[in-house]
Amino acid sequence: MGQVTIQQVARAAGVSPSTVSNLLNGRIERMLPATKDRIDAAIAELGYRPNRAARQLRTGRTRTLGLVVPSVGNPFWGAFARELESAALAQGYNLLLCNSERDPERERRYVEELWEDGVRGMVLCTSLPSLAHLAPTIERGLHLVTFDRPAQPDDPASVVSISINNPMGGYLAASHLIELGHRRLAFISGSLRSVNRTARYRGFCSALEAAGIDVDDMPSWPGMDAVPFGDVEAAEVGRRAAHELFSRADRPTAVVAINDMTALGVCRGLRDLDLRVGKDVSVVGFDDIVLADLYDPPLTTIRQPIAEMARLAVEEIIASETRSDTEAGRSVLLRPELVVRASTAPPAAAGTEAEISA
Amino acid sequence: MGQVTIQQVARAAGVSPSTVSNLLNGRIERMLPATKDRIDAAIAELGYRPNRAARQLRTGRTRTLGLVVPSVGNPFWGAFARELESAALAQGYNLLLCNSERDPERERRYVEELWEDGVRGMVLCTSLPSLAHLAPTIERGLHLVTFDRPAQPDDPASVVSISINNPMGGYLAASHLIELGHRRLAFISGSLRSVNRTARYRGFCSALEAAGIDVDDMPSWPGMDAVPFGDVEAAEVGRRAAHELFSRADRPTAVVAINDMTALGVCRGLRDLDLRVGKDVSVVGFDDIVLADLYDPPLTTIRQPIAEMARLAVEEIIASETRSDTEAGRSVLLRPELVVRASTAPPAAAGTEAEISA
DNA sequence: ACCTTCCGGTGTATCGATGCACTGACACTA
DNA sequence: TAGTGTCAGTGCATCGATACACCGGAAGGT
Repeated sequence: MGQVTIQQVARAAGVSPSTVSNLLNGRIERMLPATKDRIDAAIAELGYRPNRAARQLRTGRTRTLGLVVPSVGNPFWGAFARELESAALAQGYNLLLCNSERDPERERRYVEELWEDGVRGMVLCTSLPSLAHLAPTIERGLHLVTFDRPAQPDDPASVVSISINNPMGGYLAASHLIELGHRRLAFISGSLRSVNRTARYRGFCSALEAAGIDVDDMPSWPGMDAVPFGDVEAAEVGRRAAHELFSRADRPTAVVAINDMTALGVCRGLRDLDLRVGKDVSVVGFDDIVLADLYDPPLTTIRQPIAEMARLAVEEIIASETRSDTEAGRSVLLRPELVVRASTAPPAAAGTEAEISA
Repeated sequence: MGQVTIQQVARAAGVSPSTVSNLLNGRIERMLPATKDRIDAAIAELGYRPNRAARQLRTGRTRTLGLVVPSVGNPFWGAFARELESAALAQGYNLLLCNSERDPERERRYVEELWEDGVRGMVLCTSLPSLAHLAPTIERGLHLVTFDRPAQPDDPASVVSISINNPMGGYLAASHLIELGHRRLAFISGSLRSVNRTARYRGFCSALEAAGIDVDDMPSWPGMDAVPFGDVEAAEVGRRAAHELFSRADRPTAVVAINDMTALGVCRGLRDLDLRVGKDVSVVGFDDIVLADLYDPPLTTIRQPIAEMARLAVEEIIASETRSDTEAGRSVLLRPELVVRASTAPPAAAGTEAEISA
């Protein structure tokens, strides 16, 4: 099929394949500038491109990174995938994308498949507390960066984790509402069985405590532990939670949602009940997806600096591929940022009532 | 690094590597059942997985498909990428994802890079009228499926195209509004220099003509041709268009947007002007992304059956890899579907005025 | 008894790039 | 002049799986 090989280039340039290979791999100090020019010319003329399979077979390496996200159907992960691809491209790496659909088994399968494809560096967006299912592959030399999941005590030592400071994010969201005068706050999320979700919730709670509000008095949504969280379903979770929480007598005046998709679902649910977001009820999201700003009303939210995180993730992987395996991984925590828009406001008149009854 | 090879398996099973290879490639009729069992046992015991690079070097094939989308940051493409991955996975293929950012040069680079990676089947989501920049690779044997871009007369013969019937979509959107009583309709889009966009616009126009409305009398947005369209920018385009179109005297009573992101931008722009979507102005989007239903008001839109399209795309690629190269590609056109929600309604009182002045 | 066919395999060249071990030519040094 | 170094390359085994030519033995036909 007209494959141009390194031998043909060598012949055209009047050198041996080894010398071409040396050039290809940056060892240009091993040849005269004139030789280099001849080889460059031959490469250009023949339109030669190295065969990756052969290269990989020989070296065991690939210029490909793996990315496992819950689902690119979710705008947050889609945006992150895009940023990560840009960052990888900038370093000369390709990106192999996988959607785990938050299924640990599928996650494990993908990681192993990527490994077999020769991918040695991967970014894993998981919130599972344990990485035990990946331990065998990590031991074989996988360089893993987890995203949106702070390091855990029993993680393998080489794992790098990149995440925002989730407790701080939860804290920022709740204290913003408290400063506006809210005293009855609800936290809405699907299952909390994930590291970052519990972290956000912890931050939420500590803001309440700092303001002298008893967390146990807050209206809570019983379905929180039961509902399996997916990404397309995130909005549905928010909607159902809103329906249930706001048709009760002790309803809150403000809500912190686990992410923007859930927040949008909450807004939808509130609208179903003829409650106005940003007037009757305040809502804070998390992530700052593009749609947060487009929504009506524009959503107050906690921004994650995804471009910076993506860049960091790629750099960490590349660094970890060059440094020795024995070196321990790091854990990078970035600052979340409160973005105030129109979905939050001081509590309405009804809020005052609730405050008295509290 | 502890790679288990076919030789080790062969040794363990007491056969030659060739026989193991035969088993691996489904040629089990060339061995005794007992031999097959011994090999299977050896594979299981050693945890052997074939080395892809070696396999690919030898055969030139890969079980990987390429997907080039404008940007997974756009929820529509994110959702499509997810569906395509599922479809590929179901057929035992992996997916290599690339974001072209609608840059033809980047698109070409990616296609060639995928080709060099051994990827022989790709789904390309482009709206460029010409595929000339990919012709060399297609001639070398690339199996290309274009998505969201109907076949063009001078496309290479082997190209398969999968798309909805875009003119019909535009027609459905416009006639829905006409049936509601609207007579002043605007079509909002970024640059129309793309096949499917002009197709949607043509459908829009023919619905007007069928109703005896003169397209040239319709308020149009001068920036339509000038603004470069991106995906994150789509919403911004809609917003700016709304600002300009609706601060004029001959403003329309209804809008058809080129896609949902633009439609959401339009809604945002209308809100800036204190116009109520679904009351003062009707808006129809295109795609039916998840957020269309979550928005306030929920967006009337033209749905694309992405799951079915993704499945079809994968099947076409796999089919085209097995059938001879000389066979011509097909063009599949699916039916779009009008999904009526709350962003459209009969024209308000102001609409009647406009009708009189027309 | 001889030839053919089929079965159940095996031996080996091959895919293309890599990198180590090596070499010939030359320069410098003691 | 022998000894030591450096420069600018070259030769070749190698990675793991595959395909194809080949082969011994048994069965079947005449």
